[in-house]
Amino acid sequence: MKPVRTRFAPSPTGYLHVGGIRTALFAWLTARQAKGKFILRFEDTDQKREVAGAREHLIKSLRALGLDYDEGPDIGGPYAPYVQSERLDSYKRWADKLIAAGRAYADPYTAEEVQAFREQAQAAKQPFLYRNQRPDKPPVWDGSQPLRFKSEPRSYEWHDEVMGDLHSGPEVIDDFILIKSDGFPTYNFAHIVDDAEMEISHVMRGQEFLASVPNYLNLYEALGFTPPVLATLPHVLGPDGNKKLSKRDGAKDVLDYIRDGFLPDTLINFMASLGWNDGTEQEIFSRQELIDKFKLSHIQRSGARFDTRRLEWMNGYWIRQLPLDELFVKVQRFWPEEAASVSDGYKKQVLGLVQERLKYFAELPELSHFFFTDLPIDSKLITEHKQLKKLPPTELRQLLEQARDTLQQSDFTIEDLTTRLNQLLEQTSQKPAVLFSLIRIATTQAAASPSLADTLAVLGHDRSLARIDGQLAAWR
RNA sequence: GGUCCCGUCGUCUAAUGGUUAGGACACCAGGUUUUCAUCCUGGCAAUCGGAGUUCGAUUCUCCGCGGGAUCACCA
Repeated sequence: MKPVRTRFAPSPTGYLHVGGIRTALFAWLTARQAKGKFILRFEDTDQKREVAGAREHLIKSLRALGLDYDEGPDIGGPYAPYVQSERLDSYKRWADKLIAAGRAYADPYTAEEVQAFREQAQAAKQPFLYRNQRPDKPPVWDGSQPLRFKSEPRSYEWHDEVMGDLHSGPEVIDDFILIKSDGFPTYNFAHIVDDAEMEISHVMRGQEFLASVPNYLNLYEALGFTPPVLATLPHVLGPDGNKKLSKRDGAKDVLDYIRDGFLPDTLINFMASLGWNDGTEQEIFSRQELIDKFKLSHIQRSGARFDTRRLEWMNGYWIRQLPLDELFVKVQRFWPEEAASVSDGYKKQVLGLVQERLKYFAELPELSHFFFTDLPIDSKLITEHKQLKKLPPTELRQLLEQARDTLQQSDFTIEDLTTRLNQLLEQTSQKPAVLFSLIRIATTQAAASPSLADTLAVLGHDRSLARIDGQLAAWR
């Protein structure tokens, strides 16, 4: 069997969203599972669309997710160069072979003339086929005209690893352009030459290319190439509609997810399970499990909708699995500003309390703020609290004063705080919902926090009591 | 419009001729002596429609319907 070599071949026209990088993931998984090679190649044959910085950005995205490649533009490899604009001589060589074999010819028409043919066909309610206008005696190709493939229309039946057995009739085969009048090849030609020269074994791509496959098969035959294994991936759809996920409707750059504190392992798990499963009810997969269990044939044939809530749930899950020290390292740059001068030990304690409610790291400041800084007193927290708003202010004040007196004597270990808080419940004969809410709000000025004893223990004696006093002062 | 692909809870999906159609996210309720969260328990909720094949169809066939892709000197 031929060694497995898969590739990811984006055009450097912008960033990658989850739909785009999922294609890379599936190619990567296929290569890693078979102990084969994963290759990065830039398809930059349309200079007009190239976006400055896009190459570096694409490389950064793959790196951030840990989708390492064995050969590529920046690292070279035995089939270099891995950039199409640097491979023009290859395309020229194969084009010459096709011309010599009578399978390619110069297109004598202007773009306007071709457009006129197209409109005629449309007016006649006929599908447009260029080959119906194929010139009898095309001029010698001098590079100034487009070079077209001279197709040999026929029916095809072929197998797609994802879609299954597919078929098409001769009516979809046409004389497409191989080399544009600017001297650059089209995608349709370049990728076939490159994949063959680079000995790519599996080609994964989005379903927008499905309709072109019969034409590719025709070209493979003309070039004498054996087609690679084909795998057509259904689109990832946008969250609200049935449309393909696109940048226009807000599909985020994968690097934005990394920046917001989504774990690479989450993104990998999420993208893989978006349209793929191993036939069981398993939802959570580690990177290694995916490498072991992945199968192209188990990819769903219909498009899958992108669901942010599921992504957040999954990220929360993976965050909770992390050992505290590891999480601490990853969370470094997400602390609120006020935490800058605080000791690592204190931050770790806070992180330990916050870990289970963190869905992504960018939430860290709002969840941990009050551990680092005295928030301004927000009277609404009490006046709008469903329990506390029922009590008269004087009673609230008395309760809080009692709490202060009790906590005053605590050594602020969790054990001691717990017993004293329980005693206080008995003394005041209050419900926890009232008493603890009151103390929490006084000490955190936040609507929610980790459990009260834990929170107070981390805040410590002085800070806790100062905040209670602050709350009491505000009532005078 | 032609051609091609697809169609199970709101969402991601499991099961494939025989199950009370399963799980997960989300949502709702209860429990873990307070909130948020975690965890546990329970609940809501689906086979696009119609024929046919069959003792029996989510599953196989056909016809509809719906969604998507494509018909560029873009990839």
